[in-house]
Amino acid sequence: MEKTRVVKLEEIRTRCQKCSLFQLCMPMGLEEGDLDKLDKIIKRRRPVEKGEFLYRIGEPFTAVFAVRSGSLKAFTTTKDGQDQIVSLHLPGELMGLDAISKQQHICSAMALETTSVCELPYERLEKLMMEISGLQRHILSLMSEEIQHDQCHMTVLARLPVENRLASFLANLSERYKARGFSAIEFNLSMSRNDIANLLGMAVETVSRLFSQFQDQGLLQVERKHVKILDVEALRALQSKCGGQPPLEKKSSNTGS
Amino acid sequence: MEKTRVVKLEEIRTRCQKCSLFQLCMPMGLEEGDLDKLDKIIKRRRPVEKGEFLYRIGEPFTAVFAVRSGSLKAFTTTKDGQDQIVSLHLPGELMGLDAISKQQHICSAMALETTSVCELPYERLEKLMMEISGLQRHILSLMSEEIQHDQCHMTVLARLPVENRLASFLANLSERYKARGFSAIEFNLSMSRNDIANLLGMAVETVSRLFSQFQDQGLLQVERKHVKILDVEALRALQSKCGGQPPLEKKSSNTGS
DNA sequence: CGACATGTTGAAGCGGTTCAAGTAGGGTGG
DNA sequence: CCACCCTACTTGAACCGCTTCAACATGTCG
Repeated sequence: MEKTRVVKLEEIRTRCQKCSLFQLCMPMGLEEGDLDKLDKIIKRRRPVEKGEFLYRIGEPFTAVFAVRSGSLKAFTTTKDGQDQIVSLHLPGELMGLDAISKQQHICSAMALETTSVCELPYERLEKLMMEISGLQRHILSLMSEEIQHDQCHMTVLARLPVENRLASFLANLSERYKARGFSAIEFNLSMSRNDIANLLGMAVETVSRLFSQFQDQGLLQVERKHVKILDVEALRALQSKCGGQPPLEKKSSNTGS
Repeated sequence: MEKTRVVKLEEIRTRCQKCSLFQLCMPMGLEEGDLDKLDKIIKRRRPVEKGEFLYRIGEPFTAVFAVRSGSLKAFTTTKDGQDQIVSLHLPGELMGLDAISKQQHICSAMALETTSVCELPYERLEKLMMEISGLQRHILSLMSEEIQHDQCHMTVLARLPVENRLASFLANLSERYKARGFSAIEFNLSMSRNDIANLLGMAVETVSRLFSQFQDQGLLQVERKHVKILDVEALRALQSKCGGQPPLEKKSSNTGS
C-alpha cells in the first residue's frame, strides 16, 4: 500500500511553481534554481483524515507543514487535560514553526476534514534558508505574521463581548477565503460549534444563540456549517480590527504606569 | 549633547560578551569572530523614560531592540482607540520582531520605568543571520518562543476565571525574575493595576480585589507595587500551565469536528 | 431503524463589570 | 516644608452578560 503510494508521490511531487497556492505559501521572488532546491526537499504525505493528528503536542519537531487542502485546528492541552484551540489553518498556510525553540511541538494539530499537506523537513529547510536569503526572509515573515495573528486574537479575547468575537471570527474567515480565491460571502465552517466556542473562549450554547441572533438580524444565513453572509458591512462593524491607525500624538498625559 | 553621548557610547558599546544578560539574549554557541560581528552592529540609545515610546504602532520597522534594564509594555491600539496590552518585556528580551512581515510596527512599545535598550538595525541583522547559522537559529527560536508565549496567554484569557489569570501572571513574573537572577518571591510590579487589568482582560477593580483576596488568604503580601509571595505552591496550583503533558492515546472518540 | 453526537432553545444562577464613594501617594507650587 | 491636586488604588453594592443546567431537535453512522 505504501509502495504504490510512494511512486505516485514521486510524480505528484508537485513542483511548487505549479501549485495554485504557491503565491500564498511562498510569495517572494525566488530564483528559478531556488525553487528547484525547495521542490527537492518537499515531501508529500497521504492525506490526513478528519480527526487524525498531523502531530501531537510534545512530539519531536522534525518538519513544518504547508496545508494544501482541507483545514486543521492547532490546540494546546492544559495540565488539567482541557484543550484550548489557538488557531485554524487553511490552505496555503504553514504549521509547526512554533516548535522551533523547544524542538518539540507545543500544539497538537488535528484535521477538521480530509486534509492534504506538504511536509518540509526542518533541518533541510534551515540549511536552505542559509543559502537563499529570500527564503529566510519569507519564513521570518510568516512567523511574524503568526505573532500578529495571535496578538489580534488575544485582543479579541480580552476586550470584546461574545457578539463581536464571533463577528471577528467570521469576518476573518471571509477575508481568508477571499484571499484563496473562494467566495468571501458564502463558505463552509470547517469547525464545529464546539470548536468555535473553544477558540473564542465562550460556551457552545452562546455560539448557537449568536448564530440565531445574527440570522434574525439579517446579518447572515446559517444552516449547520454552511454560512452565507448577507450584510458584510454590519459584520465588519461588529468586528474589531487590531492595529488600527497610529494613535494621534498625545502629550505626556499617558504615563504608562 | 549627542556628540558627547556618541563618544561615550563608543566605549560603552558593551561587547555582548560582557553583558550580564548575554546568556538570555544570545544563548547559543557563537564563535568568537561572530560575537565581534554582532557587537559591531549593536547601537546603544539614551534610556527611554517612563511613559516614553520606544516605537509606535505603524512606524516603519528599522530595528529590533534588546532590553538591558527596566521594562516595557507592548500594546496594540484598536480602531476604536482602545489599547490592548499584549506583552510585558523584561531585561534580556528582544522586542520588535513582530514587525518583520509588514515592515512596520504592529504594536507600540512604552517604557514602564526608565529603561535602557540595545538597538539592532534589522537590515544588518538580517545579513548577519545569513552568515552566522547560529544567529539565524537563535532569532527563529526567539520568535517561536514569542508565539508560544502568546498561545499561552490566549489560553489564559479564553479559559481561566480572573483569579487564575492573576495567579498565572504572578507565577510567570516570578519565574522570569528568577531566570534573571532576581528573587522569585519578592519583586516590584512595573505595571500599574490598570495595565495588569488590561493585559489580563478584566476590570481594574477586580485586580484590586484579587490582590486583597490573595493577601487575606495568606498567598502573598502586596503593598502598591511591591509583591512578596508567601505561598508559592498555592499560587502555582492556581496557575494554568499551557502545554501540559501529551494527551493519553485516545481512540477515535475525538473526531475534531 | 436505533443510538449517539451535534446543535438549538429556554430559564436560572453567578462571576465579574460597572457605578459610586472614599483613601492614599507623589508631585508641584506657594 | 506643607497645602494642594491629581492620579492610582481600594472597597462596597447593584446590575447584567454569559454560563450552566436542562430538555429537546436534528443529523449521522453503524
